[in-house]
Amino acid sequence: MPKQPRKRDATVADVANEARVSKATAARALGDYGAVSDAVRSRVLAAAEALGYRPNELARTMNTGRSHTIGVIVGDIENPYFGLATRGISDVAKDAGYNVVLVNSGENLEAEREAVRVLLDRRVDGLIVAPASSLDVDHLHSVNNSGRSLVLLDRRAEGIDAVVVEADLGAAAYEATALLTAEGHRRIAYISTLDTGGEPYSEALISRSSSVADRLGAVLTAQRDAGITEPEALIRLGANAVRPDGVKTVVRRLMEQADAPTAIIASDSLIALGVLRALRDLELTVPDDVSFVMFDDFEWTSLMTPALTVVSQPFYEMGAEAARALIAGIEPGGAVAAPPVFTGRLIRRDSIAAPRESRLVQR
Amino acid sequence: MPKQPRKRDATVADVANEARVSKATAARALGDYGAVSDAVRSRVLAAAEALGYRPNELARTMNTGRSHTIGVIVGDIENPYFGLATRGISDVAKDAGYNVVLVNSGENLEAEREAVRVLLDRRVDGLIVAPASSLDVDHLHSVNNSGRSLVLLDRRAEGIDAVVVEADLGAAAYEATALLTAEGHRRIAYISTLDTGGEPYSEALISRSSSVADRLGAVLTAQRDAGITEPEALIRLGANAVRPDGVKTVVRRLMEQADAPTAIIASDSLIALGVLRALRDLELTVPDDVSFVMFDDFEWTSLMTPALTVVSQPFYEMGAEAARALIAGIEPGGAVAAPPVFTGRLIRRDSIAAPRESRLVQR
DNA sequence: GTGAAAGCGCTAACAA
DNA sequence: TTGTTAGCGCTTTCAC
Repeated sequence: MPKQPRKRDATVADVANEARVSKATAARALGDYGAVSDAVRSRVLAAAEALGYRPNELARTMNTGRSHTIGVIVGDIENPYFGLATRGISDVAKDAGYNVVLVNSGENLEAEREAVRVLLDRRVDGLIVAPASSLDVDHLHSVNNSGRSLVLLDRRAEGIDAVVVEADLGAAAYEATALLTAEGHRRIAYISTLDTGGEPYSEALISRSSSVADRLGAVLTAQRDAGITEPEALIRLGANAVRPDGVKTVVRRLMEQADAPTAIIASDSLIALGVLRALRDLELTVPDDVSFVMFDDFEWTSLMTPALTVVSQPFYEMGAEAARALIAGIEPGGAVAAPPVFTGRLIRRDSIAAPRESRLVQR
Repeated sequence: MPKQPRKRDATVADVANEARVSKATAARALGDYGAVSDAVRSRVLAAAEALGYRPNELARTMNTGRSHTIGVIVGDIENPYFGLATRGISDVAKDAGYNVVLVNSGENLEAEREAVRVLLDRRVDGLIVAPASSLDVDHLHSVNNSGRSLVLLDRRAEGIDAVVVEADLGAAAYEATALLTAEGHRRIAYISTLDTGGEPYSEALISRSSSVADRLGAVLTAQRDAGITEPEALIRLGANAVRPDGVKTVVRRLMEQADAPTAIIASDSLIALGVLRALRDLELTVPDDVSFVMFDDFEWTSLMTPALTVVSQPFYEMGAEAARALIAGIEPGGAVAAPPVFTGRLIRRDSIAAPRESRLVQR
């Protein structure tokens, strides 16, 4: 490990000395503000070059109050969803001269609160947050109160003054479910994250996360519209919190129960992977034994056998838009245009078929 | 967008006033250093609470010279490899009280240089870099010279004083290739990233990236050991830079040429996805028409049909270790233990078979 | 166009 | 234990 004595780096004062001008003048030339004669400017720049001067951005921030840094709080970078969104944020931020401080909340509310605190203390100019809860939002209010900009990604939050960048998945989710009911499915399971602390499904519960509530709402409506009576019975939330083995256990129990579902909807790609693994372990085939639909479209979903029917949303573009909106809110003349409305898109592939039982009947 | 007048937040001075002590005393109580009587401390804390005081970490950093921030420069967060490693870094950093500033270099050297500059200007305490090039490393020297700690992730760099956290993939890569030759494959293609600016393969070229050179070296050696004469002929670097369609085009050309390969090795998961897509488009089947091996193990690789044979490496743990090593180098008493040696692991699944031609012969 | 001086919010000597 | 006094490196009046 390099432990050079961390030599003091050159400061404006050093450059000023070297160039034989005052600190103020040197600073003006270096920071490219105020008025400096060409002669002096080039002298200062030369001196800076010679001394290997680099501005201390922290000191700069102290005076200007602008750090050119935006904080990003996501649930889980490991999830490709956030990976792509983060990439979108980074790209836009970099182009606009902003840095990104990334914090992983692990979808944990307390960690998220702490992250907000830390980032505000670090004097970020603004924050992009994918809030773990749509209801517990005091910490988001504190962002509002600090006078800094806030953009919410993927999920809304009750009573918070902020631009929200999200995709409307309702229509696509409805459509996807309708595909299932049209094939004759009457027992459709929906498996999702969202730590419920073990509580079973309830309206109040899911309203804690707007993104969960929205897609689930559409899925339920589509089933009711198809005359299915108690679609809630086959909802399984907090699947990855189940011990042991999370999703796999949930799927196994589901498929072994009396009225096993004939179709499964997975709320995101991580859940989907767990479901597919579980089905394989149970030697159940998609779509012959179980039909399957998932949210999120990644390259591998179309390469599976069968190719998977999915609801896609434009992660990268949503991240990029969040950054754009945030920066618009930060910069003085930033026009705060409403962000475009993103919508989910149903991509039909081959993971849906008529339920086995109905096929038997038909014969 | 919340545009509260960004009200001045409370400072140490305000708290001191409110608590009727000097600034220094208040600072001591707040910063939890020096000696303060219990009575005064609680008075100060109460005042701070009342005023909603939050320390300005920037000001703190200015004095102490420590920002409790580490910079991370990766090639591409979008790549799940880096996603997982970043998660490992974040987790360890957070536990140690450090923040992570993430910058995406896009595997572009100039962007990487700029990123180093920016992060040093921001006064990060240390840097974790996955260098785009193992040879162009002046900017990494500048990190050394700044006296700040540096850890290299995934790739070495010529003459740089830094801990390197990487996985030794040589043995597993050799083994994987041997699996292929043992089945009778004599024409094995290797497809990788690494922008070569269009130059064909050469030793000098690949030495620009240690991670590419290492795995490729093992693959070539295994082939030579099996008596294959010119294994270099089927190496395709910079695949994703090919226009249009990158990897897909490369694969198509490869499979349409006279002596088409009977097996393909993909250097990472992104390349792998491209290869698989291309093969499907060409209506070529794995492993009947082409055998397939890839680097990186993700859940979906085992769910494909056939399940894919892969060389895995422990991304998350490598990221975590990089953070540990870096922080050890930053902290005063930090013991700079050599990081553990990570190794790749061959996971045999079902994407390898005897080449079609030899099977024909056997009949 | 340039310089002197006062701060930004905090920590760190040094006295008292 | 507490207060006083300097800074950290920069920007920003305000004179000249």
